[in-house]
Amino acid sequence: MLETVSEEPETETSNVPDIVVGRLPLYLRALSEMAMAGKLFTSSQELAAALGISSAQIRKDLSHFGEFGKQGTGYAVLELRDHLRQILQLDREWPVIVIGAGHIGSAVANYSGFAQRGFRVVAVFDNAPERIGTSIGAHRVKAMSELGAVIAQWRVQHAMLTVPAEFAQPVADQIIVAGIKAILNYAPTTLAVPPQVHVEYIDPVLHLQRMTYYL
Amino acid sequence: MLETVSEEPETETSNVPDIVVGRLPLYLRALSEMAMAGKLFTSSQELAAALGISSAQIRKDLSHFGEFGKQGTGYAVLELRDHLRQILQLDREWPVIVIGAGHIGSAVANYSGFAQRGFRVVAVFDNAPERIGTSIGAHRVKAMSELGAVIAQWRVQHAMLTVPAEFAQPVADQIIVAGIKAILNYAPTTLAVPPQVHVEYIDPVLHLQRMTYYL
DNA sequence: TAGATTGTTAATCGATTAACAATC
DNA sequence: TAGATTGTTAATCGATTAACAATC
Repeated sequence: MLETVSEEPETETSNVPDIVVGRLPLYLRALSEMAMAGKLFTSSQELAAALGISSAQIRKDLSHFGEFGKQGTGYAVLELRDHLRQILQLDREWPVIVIGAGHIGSAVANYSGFAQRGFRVVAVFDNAPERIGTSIGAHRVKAMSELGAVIAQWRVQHAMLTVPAEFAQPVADQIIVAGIKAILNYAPTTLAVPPQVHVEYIDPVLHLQRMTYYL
Repeated sequence: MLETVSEEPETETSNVPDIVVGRLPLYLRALSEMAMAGKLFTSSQELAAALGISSAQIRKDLSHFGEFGKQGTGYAVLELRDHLRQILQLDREWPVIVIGAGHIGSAVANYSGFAQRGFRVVAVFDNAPERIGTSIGAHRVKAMSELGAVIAQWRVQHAMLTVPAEFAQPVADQIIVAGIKAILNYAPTTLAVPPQVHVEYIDPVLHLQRMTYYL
């Protein structure tokens, strides 16, 4: 069977460095703030000052995705914000599930900041019988046995993991099998996952410990 | 007045890169886990596999602080753990305050993971009259006017900031004046602080947004 | 036009990795 | 001894920055 040779095989990974992608949400956050404040234009210098990084880095980062500015004028705030939303695929709402209905899970499920910035918590799960069926804000805690149905219903790809450290790996394995592709892990442990699954970590203690070195 | 010329003037900043210091708590976490599991020895290779980084990097990082291993044998788990605790100044307990008694502040104040790893929440503050005096776990929410007294009493240097984004900067200014030297900021905004103050950030939405790019 | 700021190039800077002698 | 693993060197890799022509 004959096939056209494409210049960018669809299996090739993007050539934008992860570290650059990692800064885009920071730019988006600053631009959203400016937009809310009614600001019409900004510059790489102004963004840099607000974020504590260099203006050259901002211009270089953006140049991976196109030309969004005008010489002498800078960037139109709303326009650049919307470009970043598109690049990050944040021009739509994404469903997220929370696994673990303890202290952290409850706080996370109730945090209004997710909805405001493109993510909607559609369900909270736990495997403790005494928690299943109880209310957490607007959510009723579901049993892990309902995981597959919920993921299928909402086409969920994101999960936040707020279970005790010793359960993080087995639970991660379980939700990956069920179709989750992006895990935000609040448990203080490193996860082993297949290459097509993305993991990010939140461990506040690590941050405190880092700063303590300098005191 | 004659003074001995010291080879390391006390004003000189350490020559260990921040990025290396940032990984030490990760190593400490892995070693503490191994210690709890009763493991006596480990190697840079084993640590690397557990953390998903290279063994060369672990050996290089540790070499900034001394020689902790033995050829052919690796590292004694308890010994290396204790060395890292010393290096990070985690061989003692540090008092921490929480500013903001909302959802996140409450979850943070109740999170047992801090005490287990060297940090004790000694007080929770808020400036809303209806919150002052209410209970959050074992804590009674204090007014911001008591900030100075509490910081002096416990010699607090660490604060976790869990106030709404628009108040983060003014509250940060306030606690810095009161003597805080390390801020863990949960508000989704960048803080401007004097150079002797350290800031680390936690914004779960940024992590979700980063992963969304790759979906 | 004069001033400001972009996008990009090339240089610099710093971090990671491979490799291996030393040695337990 | 043979096998394993360290600490360190040098090479590689990648990220950041300075500088500036282009141009709004």
